[in-house]
Amino acid sequence: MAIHECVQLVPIFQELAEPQLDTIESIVRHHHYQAGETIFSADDPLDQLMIVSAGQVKVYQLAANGREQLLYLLQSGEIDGEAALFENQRRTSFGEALVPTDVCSIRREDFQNLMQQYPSISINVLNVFGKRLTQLERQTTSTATESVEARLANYLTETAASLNTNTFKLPLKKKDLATFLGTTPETISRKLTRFEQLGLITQKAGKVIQINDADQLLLTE
Amino acid sequence: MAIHECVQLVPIFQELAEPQLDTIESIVRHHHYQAGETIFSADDPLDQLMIVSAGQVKVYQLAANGREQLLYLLQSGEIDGEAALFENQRRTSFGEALVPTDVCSIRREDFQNLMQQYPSISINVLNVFGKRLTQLERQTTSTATESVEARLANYLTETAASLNTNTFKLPLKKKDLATFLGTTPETISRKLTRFEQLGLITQKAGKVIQINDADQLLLTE
DNA sequence: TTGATTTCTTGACGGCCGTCAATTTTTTAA
DNA sequence: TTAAAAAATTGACGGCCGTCAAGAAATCAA
Repeated sequence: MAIHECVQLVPIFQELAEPQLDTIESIVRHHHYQAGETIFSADDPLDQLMIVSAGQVKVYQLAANGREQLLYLLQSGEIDGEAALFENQRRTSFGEALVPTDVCSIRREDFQNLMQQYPSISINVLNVFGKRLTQLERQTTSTATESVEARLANYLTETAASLNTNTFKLPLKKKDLATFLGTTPETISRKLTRFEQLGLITQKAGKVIQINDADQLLLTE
Repeated sequence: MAIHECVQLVPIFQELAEPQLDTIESIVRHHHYQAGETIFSADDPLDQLMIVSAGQVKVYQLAANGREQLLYLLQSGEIDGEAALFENQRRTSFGEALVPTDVCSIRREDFQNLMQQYPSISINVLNVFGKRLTQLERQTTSTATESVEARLANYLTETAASLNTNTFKLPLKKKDLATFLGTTPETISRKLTRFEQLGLITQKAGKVIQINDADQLLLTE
């Protein structure tokens, strides 16, 4: 079994050498979760940085009215717990394993020491946060100003682009996709059917979508 | 005139001593903008960190359909240009002075050097980003899942809480408030009238709002 | 495989809120 | 102060999309 199983694949530790990775490994705690299991909940004290070393984690929030919002779908190598950097901060989001998942955690104090010792780590974390901020800004703008149809069209073309193929399997159930896009499963069904009737996409078995005309899809309003 | 006029009040430079502030001052460029003037636009190369030293800056984004979204209302001491930390990143947001405003800018390369030299700076920037992420996460959840009425009620009570008073002047025109909350000026007018009819608030001259029952206001759905 | 459970789809209905337009109020500038 | 411009209010209307419900399809467990 690899010693640095989780630590060595994480982008934020990229520049570090072997002995430093050993140090980190010694203060990291490993956890395993089954699909569907809760990794952290809103009332947990927020005192750890989480690193997803294998699997996928849904991170979502509850609104005042009880509806939930999927914020991130963390992949292997991604981190969560940005607010873990401050004192007296409480978590407002929930984490749930989407598939069997391995997570490493580092206590806030330890991570703060690490950043003091190896400044490259904080620069790397800054990059992660910057990208996440940019993404969230776009998402906020999108949900606040665009129709569900436009948001779904965007999601489909972006997913296709990131996978570099026109035919792909939706990585989420419709219910999760709905809470991500700020809509309902019913509406997603209807919109996909409509896209298909317009010839813009083709729906195949097992959540597989084929995009026929990405340009036209994006013109949907 | 104070030498460190802009640098010394910025939280991210807090721990630094006089000689270090001198260094920073020497690489900072100062700008002044009139109310309504554009500070940066979407196609500007994103190669500077902006520091608002006096005044207020509206930061907003354009959606694909042309509608705009107000993301931040930067106050004195706040920064913008998080993505300035990466290479090859293009700006997607616009900045506009809301009142006469002073801004300092630091070139990306200089700022990266500063962070290398003084690690406390990157820790401070991390704190700023963390808070902004938390705020954006809540905003995304709110616009995606709650009604306009609930969002407006939230905005009013939060503004009152942050100002520590029940009577305050709206810091934005209704049009800007609308693009912040993801709605229209007309709807805001109607909702405020409705709140007043319910006895929850009182509207006074000059955009002044008095909150009569914050608890009941938050129960609005 | 087979039944049980979850997920998805489709229809009907209604409310929230965006749009357009006209009037009133406030702000701005000379 | 006064006229012009900008902002805000109010009404009418309609469409998007959320909700509820029922049936179909897919997934899962044994």
